[in-house]
Amino acid sequence: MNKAELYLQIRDDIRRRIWPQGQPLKQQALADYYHTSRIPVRDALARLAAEGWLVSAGKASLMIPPLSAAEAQELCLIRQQLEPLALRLAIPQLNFAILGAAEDCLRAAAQAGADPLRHGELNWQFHQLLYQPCAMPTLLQLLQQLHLKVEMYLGFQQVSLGYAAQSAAEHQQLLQLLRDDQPELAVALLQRHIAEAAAALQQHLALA
Amino acid sequence: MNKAELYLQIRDDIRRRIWPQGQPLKQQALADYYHTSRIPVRDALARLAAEGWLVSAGKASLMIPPLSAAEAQELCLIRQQLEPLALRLAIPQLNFAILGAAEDCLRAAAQAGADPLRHGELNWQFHQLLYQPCAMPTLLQLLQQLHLKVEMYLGFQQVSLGYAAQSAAEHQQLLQLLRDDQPELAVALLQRHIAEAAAALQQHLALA
DNA sequence: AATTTACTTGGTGTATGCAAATTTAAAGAA
DNA sequence: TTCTTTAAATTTGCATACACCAAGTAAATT
Repeated sequence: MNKAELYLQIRDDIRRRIWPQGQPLKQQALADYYHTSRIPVRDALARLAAEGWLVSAGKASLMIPPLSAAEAQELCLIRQQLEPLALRLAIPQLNFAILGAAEDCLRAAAQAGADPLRHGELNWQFHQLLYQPCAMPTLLQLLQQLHLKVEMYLGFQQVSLGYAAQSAAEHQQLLQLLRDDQPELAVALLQRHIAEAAAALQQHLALA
Repeated sequence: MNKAELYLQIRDDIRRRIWPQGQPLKQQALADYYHTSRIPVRDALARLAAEGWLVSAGKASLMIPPLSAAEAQELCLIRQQLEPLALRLAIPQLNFAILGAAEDCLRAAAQAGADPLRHGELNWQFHQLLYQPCAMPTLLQLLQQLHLKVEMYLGFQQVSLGYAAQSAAEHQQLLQLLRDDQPELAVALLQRHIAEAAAALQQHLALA
């Protein structure tokens, strides 16, 4: 397993809650677990820390941060500012091929079953397909990081299947508005969609 | 020089254009230059790449990216979305102590002379002081990264002293509106301020 | 008995060496 | 000349080894 794969593997394992939350991660323990040495583990941990998946624990070590409703709110607020912008800029470049691919995404998500990681990936893929034509790689990369972290907050519970159904319905609606060439309504719906996701997340974290 | 200092040093040296742009950076060369070994250099380069200060050059090495008007535009657009939000959320928590500290910043910037790095730091410190009370660490960190990168685009030229003067005047105006408790006008001015900075940057990059 | 000090232990940062991979240069063929 | 191919040299990635720092523990002195 090379460095990039190790990074992805550890990130997914954090999302899968394989490593304990709130206590220092030992480089040697990870190195043993993944059958490599400390150096690539160190690299991966440093990158994860830079992206916010890990936070400082004491003076030198890193840990998985405890879930923070405040940070979740921040992430959602940032998404609310940026995603409508991305969509607005992308809409003039959208075509039916893209909309079709997005619809395939939705179908795949509907058939994906209960795997939350897979579901989260498809969710981002759907959004990304619609934003991609804005041709802003930095923005898109930032949005992907935000999505990944928000999904970590959503976590396994998937916020009660009720929200998943509503989310899927709104995705369909969004596609329909785009097919019908109603950009303003589509952007407005997206704004509502993200705000609702934020509210569901807040509610979920308040309970937990 | 430890790892964190080395990271800051290399980042500033990139901003100072000490290392050649558009060709691979050699780890050993940097290690020799900074009197350390390749490992901390590797760490610093990886972090800089993750933050967008370096991009992949070929298959394995990294380089300082050539200036891209498109990326500058992206960064400015993102700032335009996020900074007004930060200010709006911060305004209710603002007090005269903070406004005073911000004013000190402006004075220091006026007396700072021609050092563009120092000037850029003070510029961000001014904005940060006003945004800080929104109590959103993730957002603030993101904004700082955006500022740093935009400043790299501004570069040494400082976009002809004309813009610096206009910028300083708008900063003063902004403080006045905040002192007078006119939040809507202040946010609107900030929006205009960032948009103008973006326009100046575009103009500058179009010439270069 | 309490406090301070020295030592042991556990963990990360850094240096060096080696193997693999990438880049560069050269040589040969079209 | 120009494009391929191949080989040499450079450069990176990884493993091992060492150094340093911090925390915890035991022992000694007050």
